[in-house]
Amino acid sequence: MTTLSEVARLAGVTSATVSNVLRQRGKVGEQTRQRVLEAVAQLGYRPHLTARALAEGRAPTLALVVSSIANPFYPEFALAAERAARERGRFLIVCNTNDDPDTGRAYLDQIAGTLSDGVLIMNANLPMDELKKTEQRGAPVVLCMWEKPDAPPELPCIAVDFYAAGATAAQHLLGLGHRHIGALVGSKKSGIHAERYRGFVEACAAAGIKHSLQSARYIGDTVEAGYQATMTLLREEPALTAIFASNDLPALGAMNAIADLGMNVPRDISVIGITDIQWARVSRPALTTVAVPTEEAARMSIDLLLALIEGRSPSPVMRVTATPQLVQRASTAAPRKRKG
Amino acid sequence: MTTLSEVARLAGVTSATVSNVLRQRGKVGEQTRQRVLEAVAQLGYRPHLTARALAEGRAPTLALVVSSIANPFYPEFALAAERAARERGRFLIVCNTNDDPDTGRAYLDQIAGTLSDGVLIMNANLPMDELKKTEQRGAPVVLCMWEKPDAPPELPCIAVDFYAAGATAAQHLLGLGHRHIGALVGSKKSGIHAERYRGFVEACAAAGIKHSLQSARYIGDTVEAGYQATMTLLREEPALTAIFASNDLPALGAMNAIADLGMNVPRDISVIGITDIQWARVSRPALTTVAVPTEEAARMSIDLLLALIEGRSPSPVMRVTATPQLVQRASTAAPRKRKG
DNA sequence: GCAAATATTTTGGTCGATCATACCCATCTT
DNA sequence: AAGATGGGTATGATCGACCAAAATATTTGC
Repeated sequence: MTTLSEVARLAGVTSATVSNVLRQRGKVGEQTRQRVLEAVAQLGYRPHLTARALAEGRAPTLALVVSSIANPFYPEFALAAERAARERGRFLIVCNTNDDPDTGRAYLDQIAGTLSDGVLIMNANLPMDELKKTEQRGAPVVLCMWEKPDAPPELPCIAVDFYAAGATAAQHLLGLGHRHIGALVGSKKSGIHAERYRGFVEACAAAGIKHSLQSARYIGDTVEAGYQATMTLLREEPALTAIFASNDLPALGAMNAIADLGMNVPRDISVIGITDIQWARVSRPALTTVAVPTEEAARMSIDLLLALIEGRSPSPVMRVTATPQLVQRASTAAPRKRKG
Repeated sequence: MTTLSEVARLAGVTSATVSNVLRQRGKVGEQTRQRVLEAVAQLGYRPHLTARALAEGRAPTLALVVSSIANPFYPEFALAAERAARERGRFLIVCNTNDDPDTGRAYLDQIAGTLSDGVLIMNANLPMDELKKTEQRGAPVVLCMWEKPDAPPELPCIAVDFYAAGATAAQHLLGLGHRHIGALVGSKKSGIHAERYRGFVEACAAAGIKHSLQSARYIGDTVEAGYQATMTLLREEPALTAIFASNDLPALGAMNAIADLGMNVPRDISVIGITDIQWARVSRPALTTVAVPTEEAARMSIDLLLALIEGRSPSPVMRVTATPQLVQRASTAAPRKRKG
């Protein structure tokens, strides 16, 4: 490791001057500057980011806490966040909690404010007061992809209008002529999917269709859960012509279940999801879904976090991403005319 | 931010004593210890990881450089690496290069040895001498998932016996009775898929089947490429009864192509991949594949990296993971008896 | 009781950088 | 020619923690 003062010695100046040259701070004579630059090149000097962080009182890193890798959406988001951070000159430390609050807490305790300047929380299953405590210790916290709440948020957050997403999905199905629609609603984290379902239900109601709770299933965010729920749902409600899932993974499971029941998507049953994960494009039939603006959300989160760190933003704020848009693929179609 | 000396002041001792208590170093009287612990609890003190890193001369972080997110395998690996690092008390900085060598170089220059103690390279498309330079600057480098080479490696690496993987895939198809097998071979990064294909070809040869180059296609690592290649391959070689892909993504594309050609997998054509990404389980039919031990590779990589950092391992070493195993799902079956 | 032995705590330097301030020495004023 | 001006460099404190060595307390032995 070559250090500042080694460079300084070679260039015949003090480390302060080298620092000035490198940081473009203060005034440095042109020839001194050249000499320093040469010395830097010759020794292959690289600033020690840890030392710099300590001296500047701020870290070049941001932390992202994600809860799970079961849903491929999280890795997609994580890498989008990495890209956004990088573009802002920051490094991203990924903290995967595996949905365990203790792991999350441990991460927060350890790095927030000591190794990373701020924390981005992505559905990490952490209690709000824990997060507030972190913020109070001086490390800004941003919640991402929070349901757009009615009340002002308690912490800074990037929200997605999932109500609109649910409504859009419903409108699409309704527009195709569906009247009997089953719903697969994610239940794992209390509030996360409620808005999507509410948007769906109210859009149905607006169209004069009363959505029956009979045909809703509260399930986990997995392909398997979607599969199982669809199996029983279609047995109990044979009149259904479409299935709305509040997430793509269960939607994919629904498609598999329908196929295994000897039916065809979308001829017999239409399926629509929400999120637009990569798989949605590849599945057969390709899944119609309402796309969440992942890249944008990641970018906005990072920007908000930086704004908070630099004191350019008040703390509890909410920024809302662009509204989720329908991505029409092959899993939805008009309902088949039933004979009799 | 509460610091060591604030705790010390409250406890009526010096910071060194507090440090001793916390690090269990040196002897500290029992009552002093209690007083210090109380002060720590009262102030909610957390050690400043950046300061500690500087003082100790080592960072609590490791960097993972991945090339791309196009293939969902990378995120899967990244999160496995995160978990392994965490278990060893390290944080993971994810560096996504988007396959751009310059981005990779910039990452290496900036963090290797200054913010992270070592670097894990995952197919980052970086020239070997660049990596060696990084190592010489004092930051150990580990290459992961390298093809198991014949020659001793130039840098420490974790290798997977992809030759065996290719052979296993071939043997599976041969055992089912296939004699005309097409091959989709990843070509993007020179060596990466060659071994898999070699294993496949030689296993065919060992069974007395000469694999024709006619029925091989060198393609990119995407679903789309697999789709396109399969379309033309089946047109030009209608006698094929199975397709071997050196990667799961093209295998998935192949299945889609076969379906679009009005044929059935596995009845008309069997498909097998290599890797066992999450999608393989979910696709319809579920993809038969040869599973690479991702978790193990991640864990071994992290362990090797730590061993190098702590000087417990010589530099150019190679460790080989468990041999990839066949995961039989629904995309392979005996070839249909052809009439005539 | 007192020196020696042992236990506990403090001192002070260090890691590699940043930054405010002090200082030096030309050049420009008047 | 003395003083003002200001560009160019150096000094030294600082960030928060670690650690070896020195200093001080407390025991122990006789």
